[in-house]
Amino acid sequence: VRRGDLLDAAESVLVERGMTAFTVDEVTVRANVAKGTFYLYFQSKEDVLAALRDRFLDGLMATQRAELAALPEGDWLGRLELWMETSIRGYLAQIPLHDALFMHANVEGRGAVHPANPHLDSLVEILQAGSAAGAFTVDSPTAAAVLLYAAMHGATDYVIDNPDAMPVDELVAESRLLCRRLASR
Amino acid sequence: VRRGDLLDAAESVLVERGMTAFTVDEVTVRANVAKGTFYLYFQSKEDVLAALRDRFLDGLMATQRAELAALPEGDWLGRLELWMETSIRGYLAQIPLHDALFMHANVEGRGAVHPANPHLDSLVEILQAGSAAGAFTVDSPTAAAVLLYAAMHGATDYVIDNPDAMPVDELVAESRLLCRRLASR
DNA sequence: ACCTGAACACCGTTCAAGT
DNA sequence: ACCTGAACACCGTTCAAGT
Repeated sequence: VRRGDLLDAAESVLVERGMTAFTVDEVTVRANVAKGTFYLYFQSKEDVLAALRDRFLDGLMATQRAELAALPEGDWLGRLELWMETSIRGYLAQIPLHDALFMHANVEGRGAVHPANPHLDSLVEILQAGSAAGAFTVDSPTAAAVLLYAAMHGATDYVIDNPDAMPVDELVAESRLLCRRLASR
Repeated sequence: VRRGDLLDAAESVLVERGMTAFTVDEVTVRANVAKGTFYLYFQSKEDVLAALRDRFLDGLMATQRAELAALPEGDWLGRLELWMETSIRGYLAQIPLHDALFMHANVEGRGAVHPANPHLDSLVEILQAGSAAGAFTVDSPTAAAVLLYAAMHGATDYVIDNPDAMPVDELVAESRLLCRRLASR
């Protein structure tokens, strides 16, 4: 209830003002509560940022699951390509939030590739299942997934920072090529 | 002179105490100067962090250039593989510094893939020259470079965070496989 | 010309008091 | 039980005074 208001206020502050201007004071003012109330619902400033990241990824993955489910049963290459493309486009669809959440990730012990990252896990599953089915030729599905995930995330950050130097479509096309090279022939 | 002392002090604070404990006060105490002296040589706290990043990358690239120069003239695949491997191992050789500098990169407007990044540029050059020579089959050497760079950097961060879940050698082997798939056949 | 360190401004967090 | 907001602690940055 009140927690949801604070989360919404935090997201709007982050999107409109950016990470530098993201203060607990600003969040509570926008949620119409006293500064101290914030600490009844969140342990710290980092805590609310982590909650925002979780909410962002949950939404992205829900969309992604629906799109992946529409593909034919054994189309592993299609799954891999779709995972890459919807991830990139999903991040780019919410640049300000993604930017604030992941680019200036001033959170202790968390890089772009989070230790416990369900989004990464979903890519691992595709690569493991696809390999077992003989669709991919990789030595380590996990290592390949980490590489592809990092490629996706980092390259997306790059495009966000350099929209003129690198069109999204060019990046997506090259990521498709990369995926096709993992396919068994 | 004095600037170098402050840089060294900043690096030792960062490596020994981490980003959270990294305060201008701590740096100046360790360099045996007054707090205000810091601002005679650096514009801000972010400024000294950027200087440390530059120094770190300069050292890595110097080593890398030497190793690459030892390869036969037209061995583009070897160059690509070596670039990936020496980058990963070079980062891992200085985990505490790399970790503090790039993982919790709480710097405005800078992700793992920096807008003006000479390290990335060196990979772009390899891919462009190799493509021109017919060694690689890629649509966009730049996009492929951004993807490979992001894969390398992000996957390295992952290994740093999860040393038990993913051995370095497994990651390097898979990165070699990825490189070989870019080779023309 | 270079250095000092007290002072200022800002912000995350706490807690005694209120309803 | 939940909320308030003044107070505290900490740290980046500045600047008048010193050598």
